[in-house]
Amino acid sequence: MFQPIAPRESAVDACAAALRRAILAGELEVGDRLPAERRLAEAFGVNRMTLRGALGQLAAAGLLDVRQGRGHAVRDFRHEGGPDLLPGLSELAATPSERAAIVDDLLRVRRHLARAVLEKLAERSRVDCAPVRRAIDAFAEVVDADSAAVGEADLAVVRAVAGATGSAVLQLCSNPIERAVREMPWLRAVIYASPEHNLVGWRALLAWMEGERSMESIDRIVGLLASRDEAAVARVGEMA
Amino acid sequence: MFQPIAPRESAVDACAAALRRAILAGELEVGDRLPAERRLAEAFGVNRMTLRGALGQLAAAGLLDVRQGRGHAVRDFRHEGGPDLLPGLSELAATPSERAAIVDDLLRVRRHLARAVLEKLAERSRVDCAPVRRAIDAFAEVVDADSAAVGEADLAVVRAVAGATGSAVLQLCSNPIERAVREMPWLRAVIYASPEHNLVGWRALLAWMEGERSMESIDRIVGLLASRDEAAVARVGEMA
DNA sequence: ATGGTTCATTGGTTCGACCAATTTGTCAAC
DNA sequence: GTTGACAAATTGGTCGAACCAATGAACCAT
Repeated sequence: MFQPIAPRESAVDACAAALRRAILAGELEVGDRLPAERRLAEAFGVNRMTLRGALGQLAAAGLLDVRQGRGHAVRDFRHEGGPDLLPGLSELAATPSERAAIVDDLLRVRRHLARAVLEKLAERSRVDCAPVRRAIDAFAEVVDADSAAVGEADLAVVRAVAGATGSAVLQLCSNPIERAVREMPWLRAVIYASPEHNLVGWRALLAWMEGERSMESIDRIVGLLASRDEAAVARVGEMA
Repeated sequence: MFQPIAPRESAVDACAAALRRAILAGELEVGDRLPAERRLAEAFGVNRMTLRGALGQLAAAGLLDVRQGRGHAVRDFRHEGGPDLLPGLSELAATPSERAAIVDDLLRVRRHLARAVLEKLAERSRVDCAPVRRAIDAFAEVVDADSAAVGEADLAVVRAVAGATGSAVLQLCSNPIERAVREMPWLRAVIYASPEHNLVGWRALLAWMEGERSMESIDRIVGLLASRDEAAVARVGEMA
């Protein structure tokens, strides 16, 4: 019924968001130098230390090239940025077709990553399916609840499947993708439009995991995911 | 002959690296609360503002859950972290077999991401191959130079291919993977052990891009990548 | 043209202070 | 015993000012 309230955004995060948006929107050309910290802090109406927190975040994300005595230079986020930029980028997408293109590509990556996970599972002789089964059962419990609960349960399933590979690499690579998917509210709405449909997909995957996990049958599972994603992309196109 | 010297690591980055290492090494349990900022700053021998810069980076990366009045809690990096953690994680891998496993999985993800890129290229009716051709020609020029130049030219080719898709999503998703690969010195050495072998792979890809780009032929190109990666993994295993 | 010097600019770090959210302890009221 | 109100301690968030250190441009002597 009640959900934890989100803590107010700090001044540091607000400054970081403003700068990030300006970079993603192309208002700052690649190679451009930001105003000096003292001036920029004054422009934002915050202390220089507060602004430095924001600049530090962008620099750590690879969006800024900062060197003492020279200033902060804008780097090419298409070369240095990660998928965590996609939510912000999608908010700048004006037309539904642009959004649909983003969704199409993001789900495509997600699907191919899933293929990597399945391939890894197929190579392993023994796989612990119990956590996955538990997560899917929990998903079935909340299939009629609000979309927030559905999304949470779905994420738990994804994590369980990734964890079943026993590979930290596959988990770490899928985390930013999953987070990007879930930080786009309209995409989440589309993906969980009919949770019971997601459930049958999960059950098919579980059956595959508990079976012989042959390489040849991977295509069939991925095909299921592809049709699911295709429907989601179509729904985004209809949102207009 | 001469290469630009790397700027000295700042105190903020040093603190961030120390904290990150402690988290990755499991010295801090998930849910544990870090010492208060004032105490931690004293322990590191830096000012509280400096330490806050480091904590802000880790929090922005999702490794810490920070709330006013409560402190900094360690989150599960397997659930929240990204592929940018892999270099640090690989340095903690003691045995060669552990490293080989990381390489195997990382190159697997990279390969499947490449498949996504090829699939996207195959769907596009017209693809601008000129930048890719230029990048590959530049790669051929430095094939006998030092490994740093080879790596740089190789990255340029990867970026050109990703850029040819016209999809920001595919670029952003591949960036962290490529960066992770290149931030592991021993992995870089293995990948560019015989640059002329990489070159023939690139030329095959270019020929495919300039051809009809059929979906069926994607398997052949990915197969080339798979054999290339398999050799790299074998080399890592031999490093002992 | 070359190399050295000076100097303004800019980021990096430090210190001290205060504000704000959270937790904990205390105690009165029921 | 439970509840609620309240105060105190703890902790992160912000601020202001000062100084250190790297950079680059201007200038000058050779």
